[in-house]
Amino acid sequence: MKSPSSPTSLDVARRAGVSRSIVSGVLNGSLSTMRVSAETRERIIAAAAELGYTPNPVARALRRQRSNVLGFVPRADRMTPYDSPVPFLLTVHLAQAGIQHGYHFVEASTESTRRHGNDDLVQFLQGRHVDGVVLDSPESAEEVARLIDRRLPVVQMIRPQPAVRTPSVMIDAIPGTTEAIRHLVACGHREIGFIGTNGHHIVDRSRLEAFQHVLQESGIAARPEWISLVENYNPDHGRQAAHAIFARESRPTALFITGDNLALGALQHLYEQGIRIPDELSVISYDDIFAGHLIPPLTSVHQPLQEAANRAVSLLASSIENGQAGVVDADTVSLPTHLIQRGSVRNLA
Amino acid sequence: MKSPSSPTSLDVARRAGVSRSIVSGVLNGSLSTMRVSAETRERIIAAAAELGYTPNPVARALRRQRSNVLGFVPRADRMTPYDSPVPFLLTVHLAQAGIQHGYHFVEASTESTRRHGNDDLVQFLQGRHVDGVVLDSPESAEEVARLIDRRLPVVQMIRPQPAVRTPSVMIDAIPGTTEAIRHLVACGHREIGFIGTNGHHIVDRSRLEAFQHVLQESGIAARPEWISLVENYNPDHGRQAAHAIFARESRPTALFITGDNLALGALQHLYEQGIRIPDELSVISYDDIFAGHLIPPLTSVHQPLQEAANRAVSLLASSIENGQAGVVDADTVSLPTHLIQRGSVRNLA
DNA sequence: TTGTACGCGTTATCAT
DNA sequence: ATGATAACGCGTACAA
Repeated sequence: MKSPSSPTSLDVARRAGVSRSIVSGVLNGSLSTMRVSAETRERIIAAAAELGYTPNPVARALRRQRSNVLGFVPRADRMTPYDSPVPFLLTVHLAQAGIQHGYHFVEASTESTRRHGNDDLVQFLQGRHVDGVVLDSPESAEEVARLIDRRLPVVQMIRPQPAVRTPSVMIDAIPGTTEAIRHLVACGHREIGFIGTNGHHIVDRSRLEAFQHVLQESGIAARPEWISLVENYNPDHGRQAAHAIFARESRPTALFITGDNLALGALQHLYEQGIRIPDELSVISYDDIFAGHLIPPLTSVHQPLQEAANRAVSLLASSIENGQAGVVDADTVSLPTHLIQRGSVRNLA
Repeated sequence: MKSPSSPTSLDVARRAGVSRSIVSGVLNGSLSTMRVSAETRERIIAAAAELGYTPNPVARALRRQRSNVLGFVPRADRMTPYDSPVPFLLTVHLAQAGIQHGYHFVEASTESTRRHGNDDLVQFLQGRHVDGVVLDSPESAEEVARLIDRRLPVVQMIRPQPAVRTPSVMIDAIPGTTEAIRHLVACGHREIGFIGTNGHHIVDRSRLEAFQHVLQESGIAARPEWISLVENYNPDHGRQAAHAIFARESRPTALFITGDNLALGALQHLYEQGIRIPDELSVISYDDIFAGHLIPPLTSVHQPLQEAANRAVSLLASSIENGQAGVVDADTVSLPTHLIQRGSVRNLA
């Protein structure tokens, strides 16, 4: 009794009374130089269906010289769903998008590479025989350049290194912030606070600048003591930032927070201080990852992370197929955000 | 100019002046019938290191007749990190554990299989040439049995089908609940509510029974109106359950909730009703996934999901290597929970 | 349409 | 005792 293992192309060929070559040709539609009589074609397709034949992806990968594995270089190590929701969800969405395109992801954080006894990122990825690499907000241009030198197709996400020309996927920073602040102004708020990060990347600066720009265009004087910039995106820093702003006498009536995890910490502080939302304070967050699950649910600027992941994988997939074509035209897409309203903003009018 | 693609075993062999066979033998330590002089062994290892040689995982997989891909059948479709945190995090942790063991996961939800034009789970998995399958709380014994019939190594998690003998990984339900309720009693609470599910699996019933058992052993009369069982684990049901309990005149002083997502919804309701925690009400949740990030942070029964995922992959890996040996002894592990205290319980003494 | 070679690592067999 | 040779796994591309 032989084990009922998966049928191979030979099984299909025998059943249809033809050779393996044609089975491959017919089932792949690669008929460029290969014409098959409609009759045998039917026979082959029927045989394949009856046997439940599926090409062995491993054999196919070997022949095509593609591992169908992509590398992913995360922004930071040790991501958790609540402390660092954006990088975390990005990896999850990338994995999903990858499967859709027939790819698996292998993570190349400094932690994971070390665990495999390899302290060099590029070596690690090359050793894994990846077909391409997605980088989330790479720290240095050199890091990206070294991958390109190895002829590896590369896509950058979120905060790309502009010095290196690669396809990249970003999410609008300015329009979303502008829309949010204008919404606050439209609701009658003129005393507005800002909690964000002092990151050095354009994206981080853009949000603060957009905030200040809207105040200016609305004839509102900026209040430096209501702007709190923290080192990292995490709940603890959000809590401290809220403390910094609300410890003093004069308080804003509205608050914009550039990240759900910052908002999470801020809300804990506000809760402890007994500051009710939206009665005493209106709040808008950025990300909209778990804004709807906070207490109370927050109005938030939604970032299309899943869409971004899909686009990144698509770009990478075509780079791989076109053999580096992607590097030449270096498509850069920037996806729009949307303001999701949940009643955490009070209309003063 | 040739592309600097990865070196193959042939490259190493040439550099060391030997044949490919020995390169393989030396680098794998498979010296059963093959002994090599210490000298040439050194030469081979040196050559491999100099070239930065890594065996092509695809070729290796083809030869070994292993895809290094595992199937995962999730408990439910459309998992999100906040609505259904346990199944969601389980998939994430499984993916991590898989990589550790050299495996990738492919998901076989009814949704994903349909998208690939295959409505049958088993066919889908077989078509993907998976080496084994992890099932999270399978709905029917028959579903599991069909996989075993196909000679596929299988591991069940969380809520296994006891009728099918497979290795399985569970997490204690009774001790954790018992510990939590006893903690409430020890803090002087005698009016304790319970929010859970009316699931048909033993695990679901166990928690309620453990709750009732502790009340009994403490000489506390059960109050049916303070027990609210819902259909599914999600924030909305948690909110409704809280409403059901707290809409009436007499209220408990403490509340046990068998899931962080139920607790999330419940807390939103309690917040809106102005019921302060822990001043007016003490709360303990089960899961401890984002209990620490709720407002206020909740004391919670921690479930070791990452550990469970690691164990599941380990069991599956050995099943695969031993060729079904796992089905025979059917190792079943049950992992302990831990009560994490965060100050959401008030001591009445 | 068919035969044949190839991609790459592994292992059983054969030769010193 | 050491090491080389050949065949295998499976799908695919190209010559015949």
